[in-house]
Amino acid sequence: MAGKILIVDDEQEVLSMLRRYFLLDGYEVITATGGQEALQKLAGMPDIILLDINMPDIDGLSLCKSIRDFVSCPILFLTANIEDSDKIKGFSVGGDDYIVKPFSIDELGARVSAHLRREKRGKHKSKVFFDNAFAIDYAERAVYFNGEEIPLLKKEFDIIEVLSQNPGQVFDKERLYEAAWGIDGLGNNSVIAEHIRKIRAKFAAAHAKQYIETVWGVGYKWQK
Amino acid sequence: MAGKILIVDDEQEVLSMLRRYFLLDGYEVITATGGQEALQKLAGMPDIILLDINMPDIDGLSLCKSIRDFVSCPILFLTANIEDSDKIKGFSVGGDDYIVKPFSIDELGARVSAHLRREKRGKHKSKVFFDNAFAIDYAERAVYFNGEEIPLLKKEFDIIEVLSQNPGQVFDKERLYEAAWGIDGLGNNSVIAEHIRKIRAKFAAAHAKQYIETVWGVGYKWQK
DNA sequence: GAAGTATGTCACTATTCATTCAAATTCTTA
DNA sequence: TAAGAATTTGAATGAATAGTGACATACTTC
Repeated sequence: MAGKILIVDDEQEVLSMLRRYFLLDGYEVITATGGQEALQKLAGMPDIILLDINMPDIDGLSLCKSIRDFVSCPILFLTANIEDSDKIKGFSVGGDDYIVKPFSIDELGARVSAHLRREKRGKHKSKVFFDNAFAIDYAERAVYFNGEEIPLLKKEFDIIEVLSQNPGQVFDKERLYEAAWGIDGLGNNSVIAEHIRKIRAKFAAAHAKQYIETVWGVGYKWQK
Repeated sequence: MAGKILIVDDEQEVLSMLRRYFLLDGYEVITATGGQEALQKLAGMPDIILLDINMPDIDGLSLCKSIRDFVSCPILFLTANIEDSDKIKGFSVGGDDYIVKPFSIDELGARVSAHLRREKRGKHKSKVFFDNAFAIDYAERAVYFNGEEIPLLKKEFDIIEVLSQNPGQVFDKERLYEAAWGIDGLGNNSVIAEHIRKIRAKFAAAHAKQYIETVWGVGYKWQK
């Protein structure tokens, strides 16, 4: 899940266009056609908000101001024209970013994901101990057993990352593939099996506990 | 405590927005709504000052000029429009940076913390030894091996700075670009690769250890 | 405990990504 | 503003890693 995005715009066309785009990118999308509706939809705890400035009931700037105290996620303004950007100047820095229409949808996508990445980075503490001896440092992309690093290749770490961040949760092969490879559509089942095998071999060589457990007929999980 | 920040702006909205943001980031925040008040608040010995240029009583530039002699901390200007930024260039009042509205609040935050980091570095010891022979002096922006300086170009040092200040941490190319270039959005990956190559060539020529390690499929990291 | 299905193993091939070099562009500074 | 320096780009190369398919082994159910 890329994240939950709340899009507020009074134009249905813009709204549905953006919805489609972000859905395809794997976001959960919530929409609102005006300020009032947006206020209600906030209950959904979005990770990021896209806010049109020109709206009939409440304009985006006021809305931003009034929710700022209890909403900490990034807020990106969509401004329809240059005059709006003047407004912003006067009003100044309520939001986290501004994008002037017409914008490239890909640029918008890039900025959204940049903001979410930054957000996530701040919250995430990087080194996690799973027991006295075994730790994973996600920033370093390294796995340690008794202080010794177990060297892993990229995909091996990708898999461990997904599993270990959801201990106990069973990933069937398709989900695991999607999570670690970033794309769905898994052709050959043994791709994953092969990597799992290599991981286990390395863990065994290091005398570390085998955290990856086979759930027969389903997939794999990280032992709690 | 991240530091003490004095924010001077005549617009209450801007002020409260910035206060909230920097409080969340762990700063101690002092605010002033005009030049006169700012002069009094200086007694609080801020570590950094954000100064709006357009203010009714004293404009930011004059204020900066008049306090520069007894205030050594960094001063960042907030300018509402482009003409102001020209003024600043010509004026040369001793400011350390200026940011043109509308700006992304994160960008402002990044610049503030960059200035403070630089400041801190200047006051404390700036030369760090990574082993007996290898040292980096961040204030001088110089790298030494066995007492000999390894001459580096600006961008080369920028990269080394980011990596070496987070040893062990893997930077993917986007993050590295963002950190060293100060902006996100990276089209062509080979910019970084090329600089890394040159750094390595210089290190090799000096017979120094290759501290920059490639993390295949991800990015680079500084060896601990 | 035999049959059937899911997973594990291995050697090999394909692919991806980092590096390199040369050349173009941008930035500095005199 | 021109010369020189620094940075960026693009294409070719090769090494590191990922994927494949055939076979072996293990688990499950009847």
